Amino acid sequence: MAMREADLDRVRALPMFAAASDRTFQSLTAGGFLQKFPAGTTLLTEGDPVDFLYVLIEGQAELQGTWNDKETTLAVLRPVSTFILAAVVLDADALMTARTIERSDILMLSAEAVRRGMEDDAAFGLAVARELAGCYRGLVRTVKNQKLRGGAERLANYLMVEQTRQGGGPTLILPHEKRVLASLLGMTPENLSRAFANLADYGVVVQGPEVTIARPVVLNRLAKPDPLIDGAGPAGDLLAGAAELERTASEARRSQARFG
Amino acid sequence: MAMREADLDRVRALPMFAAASDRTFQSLTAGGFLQKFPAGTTLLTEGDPVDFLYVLIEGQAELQGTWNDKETTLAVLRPVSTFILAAVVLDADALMTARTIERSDILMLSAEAVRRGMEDDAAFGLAVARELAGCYRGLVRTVKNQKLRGGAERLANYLMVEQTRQGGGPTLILPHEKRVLASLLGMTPENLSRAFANLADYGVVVQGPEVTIARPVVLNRLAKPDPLIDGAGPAGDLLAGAAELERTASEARRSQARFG
DNA sequence: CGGCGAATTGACGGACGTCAACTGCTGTGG
DNA sequence: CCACAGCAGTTGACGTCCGTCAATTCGCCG
Repeated sequence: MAMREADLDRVRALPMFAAASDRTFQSLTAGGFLQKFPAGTTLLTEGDPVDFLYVLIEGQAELQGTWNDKETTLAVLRPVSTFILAAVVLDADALMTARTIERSDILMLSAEAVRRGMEDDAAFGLAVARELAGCYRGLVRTVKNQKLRGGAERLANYLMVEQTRQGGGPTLILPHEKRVLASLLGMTPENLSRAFANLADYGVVVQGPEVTIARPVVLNRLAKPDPLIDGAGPAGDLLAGAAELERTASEARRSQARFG
Repeated sequence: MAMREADLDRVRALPMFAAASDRTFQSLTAGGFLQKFPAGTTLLTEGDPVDFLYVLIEGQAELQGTWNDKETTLAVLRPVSTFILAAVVLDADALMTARTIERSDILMLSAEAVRRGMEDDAAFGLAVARELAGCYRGLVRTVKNQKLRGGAERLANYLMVEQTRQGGGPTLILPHEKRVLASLLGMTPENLSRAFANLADYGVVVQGPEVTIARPVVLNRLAKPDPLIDGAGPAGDLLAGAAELERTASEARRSQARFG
């Protein structure tokens, strides 16, 4: 199955797999395989039965929903993240389409093996429950963000989150195409342009994919970030797997590594 | 703790508790208590630590989110439903405020006991994982509904779902105040009125809380209901705990009995 | 150099929120 | 028994936000 040792370790370091016994982990990876996909590949289509749990090792993938010939992006995933967990657990049809938006390395684990692992290995089952709880809470935040904030406010908060995620410097690089960002934020590309234009008054300067926040305080006054929507309090780096307060540890990892 | 036998049975019949061992179930209910609340009582406020898993036995409760002095209803619960499960599992702060909107009987189970139960009783832990997976998928549907459909379309679909939930007859009773419904659908009360007015062209007649769908086919053409948004396929009654296809069984119960 | 797609800009219309006035119901108290 | 206050719901006017369509610019790759 052609998988580098280092990649395996990165998967194992995810909270969900860290709890699994060696035996469980081996039975999962034994039946799984790592595959490389070019950008724009559809991995799984809405409504299809789900045969695998996916783990994004390298690249970027997008989860999208469709209705009436309209599409919307529900999440953009970055390594290392699992996705489609909920459908795997329930052996149900997918509610979202999964597509690569960059060349990506993706580990595919047998859904059946995951379910068996949950039954045989109580610690793994517990870890899955906690993972799903975190996913759920991520979506609650998404709904609140969507229903309570206007377009410009969503963008402002996105920028501030992304800023700290990239180290807190005044300038950040948009990690995906603007059309993808627009769909994620629930607007059209045209409207995203206008939203950026509006933020100019708040000290946001855009040059291609490079955004600099010249007056953080002013932007912050518009964005009104809220830990109950935008994520765990003290933030901090998402690098390194160092365990902290165990309560917040898995939660802090929310923006990474989870989207069921 | 003053709890009727019949109520206990109804709790035990929930998929999540049906899987628990007698011992686990007893340890949960032993430390729990049933309480009656008048309408409009706040059970739990956004941001607070969560000490209990709540089970709505009788009445109605509402989960809402707040930001910047704006409120939105994330879900309206009807018996028998558990709520705030995800926060309990992670021992995290609540992301939503819970309020009664009718006189309600609510069972409160120690969050600590629930977490211990998950660790000690693997079958219960699994059931919680499945419950959370169902909750997660419910929210995915909510986000798709919100981002992909316009106000009138959301209302049309709500009416059709509620119609089948109430037996499929041409006329249904709105189960809550219109202002609550408006907030749930992501609009203002004024706009809900107008949305109802628009649906008159599609054969929807409103008289107070009583709505009759005179031309189901026409309304259906507007609503374009989709099993990947509006719920499990063949629908069917939500009464009786009779197990069906085990895959869809827990999913079908989605609109009842779950909202973590 | 030419072409393609992403991004931007402008013009326009529709959907939605806000404010205000009005209706109808209900419960309270004189 | 009636008067009145209070609240849910409705309706209208108005402004804003946002989506759509079209034209243009920019950058990248062939």
